[in-house]
Amino acid sequence: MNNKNKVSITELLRASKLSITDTRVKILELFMNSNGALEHSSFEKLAGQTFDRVTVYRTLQTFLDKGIIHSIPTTDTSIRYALCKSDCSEHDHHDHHVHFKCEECGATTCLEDTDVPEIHLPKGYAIHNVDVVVSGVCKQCR
Amino acid sequence: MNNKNKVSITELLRASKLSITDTRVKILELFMNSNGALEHSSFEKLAGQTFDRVTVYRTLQTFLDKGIIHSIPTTDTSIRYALCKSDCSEHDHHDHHVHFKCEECGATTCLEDTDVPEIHLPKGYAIHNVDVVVSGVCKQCR
DNA sequence: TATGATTATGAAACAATGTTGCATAAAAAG
DNA sequence: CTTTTTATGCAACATTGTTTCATAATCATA
Ligand SMILES: [Mn+2]
Ligand SMILES: [Mn+2]
Ligand SMILES: [Zn+2]
Ligand SMILES: [Zn+2]
Repeated sequence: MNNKNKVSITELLRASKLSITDTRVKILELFMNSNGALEHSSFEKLAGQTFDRVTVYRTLQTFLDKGIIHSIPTTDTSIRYALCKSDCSEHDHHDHHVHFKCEECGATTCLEDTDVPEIHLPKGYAIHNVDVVVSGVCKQCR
Repeated sequence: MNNKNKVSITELLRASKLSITDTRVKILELFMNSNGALEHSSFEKLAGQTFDRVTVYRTLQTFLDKGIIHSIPTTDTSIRYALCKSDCSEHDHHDHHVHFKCEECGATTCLEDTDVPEIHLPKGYAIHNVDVVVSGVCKQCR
């Protein structure tokens, strides 16, 4: 984690009107240093430091609310989270990209360059969000 | 539950080479009598009868393996399950339809008539499955 | 930069969800 | 009906998620 990122983390928190705390900075660092999406348990024991489970839950929820991270649906026990790259804001996410879950290595990644296609539903439905999760085998595992 | 369904449940289990037990029949009945997808906790206390949690977990896993039901990813705690309508089989699901989760009533439904669009990923990925979960407000809740 | 108001954290206690091993019960096969 | 095979229930445990409340850290401002 270089100094530039430290600064941008601080700015990110400030922009979301969140006070700057140890836990929040460390969790954001972990996100920024990670390729794929992270699950709750990844945060509990952080390099050298241990955060309380409750604090992690609350931090992730706060980040979700503020549009700093987005969640990725799964059929296993653990919800995954990833940084929002685009200009998401409180209660207004628009990370319209596809997610990929590798069945080999288990990693879940954001495919930022693959847009979610338009979905046409029968009349009567109001669409707020579309999640696309592709599973298969990733580049590295083939 | 009419007699015709009882018979078809029996046939369904037999076709999947599963022995016909109380729990399995009752859980399939619940699926057939339900509009939307069901979560694990729906099964634990079944009309008049209580099934052991472990048995329910094992039954759902068995049905998944055999291609009798499919799971629907969520970002909340509970995975949803729905009957496979088409000709799914062991380790070869192909329920290529879209799922809808209503933010008002919480119901998750299979939109059997809305196909999952083709997704084109960057080279190097092998696609095994595509899940599309749309959230918004359903017909009834608008 | 010290002070008070506000907000975040940690700890405990609890609730809900999911897993494993094993004895018994039920179903299928013969 | 008897034997073999499979499913179930129970206990014990592990993991995941929530609530409450006292304390600590952060923020605003004087
Ligand atoms: Mn993403
Ligand atoms: Mn479905
Ligand atoms: Zn992989
Ligand atoms: Zn609804």
